[in-house]
Amino acid sequence: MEICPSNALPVRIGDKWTAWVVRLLEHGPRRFTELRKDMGRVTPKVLTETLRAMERDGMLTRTEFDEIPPRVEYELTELGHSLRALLDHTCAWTRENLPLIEAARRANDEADHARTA
Amino acid sequence: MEICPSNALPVRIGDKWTAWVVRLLEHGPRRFTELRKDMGRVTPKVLTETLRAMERDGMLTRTEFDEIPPRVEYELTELGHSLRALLDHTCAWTRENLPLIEAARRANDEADHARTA
DNA sequence: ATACACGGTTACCGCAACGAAACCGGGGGC
DNA sequence: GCCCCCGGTTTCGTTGCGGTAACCGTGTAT
Repeated sequence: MEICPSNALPVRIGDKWTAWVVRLLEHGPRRFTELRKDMGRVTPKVLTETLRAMERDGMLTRTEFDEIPPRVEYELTELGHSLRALLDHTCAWTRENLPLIEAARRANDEADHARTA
Repeated sequence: MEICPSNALPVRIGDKWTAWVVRLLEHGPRRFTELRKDMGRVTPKVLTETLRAMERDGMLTRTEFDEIPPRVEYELTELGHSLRALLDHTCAWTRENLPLIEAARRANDEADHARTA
């Protein structure tokens, strides 16, 4: 259920969950509970915060339907969709370079251990 | 002395100063004090942290010269240089879309005020 | 003796992000 | 009466990023 390896490293778009939301909405609107289920462990509080921030910035729209049980749909705006290309570049870069970063980390860790020992 | 408008909004590469360092190093190695002067208000502590993290991830190298006064040069590795393209995309996206984001924020703020009043 | 240059380190602190757990209201089903 | 659904809210606590201010060692210049 990984959206992109970018979650593991120093390159990030927006805050922790924004990119994930963009990915989940890129093929059409979805509702709160669907998003919640499809994202790793997000608490409703944090998901609400993320969605409200994105709405405020014009990345998505929030639509309430007068139904029982309640239904609320989140849908990317054009601005939100425009993030996809950027996200693609980021993911591509990460897929190419994450191994190098991890190798560098391992090498530096070893050097540190050698110095400490 | 702005590197890219990305500092003002929810799209960011790495932590607060990483992109800036990449920009300052893209045309060759520089030393600690030079970086410090050219970046907005960075404290030495935070700059050290940023540089150490980037070094650990293989983005740049740190070279000490045995001179008086001390000289230390930071230089991008190939991995560090590969960030430039990503940075360019991010800056381009931001330049194109920041006005839209700001417009959305203003619109939402007005709506909030109207509701509160 | 004092000050300055370089490249930092150390101790402390505030804020925002993130998370865990409980709770809410309006309805429906058993 | 009880629990479930949905879409949240509320409270509390933790973590981590970033910032402030002071200090450090080594050497050189005045």
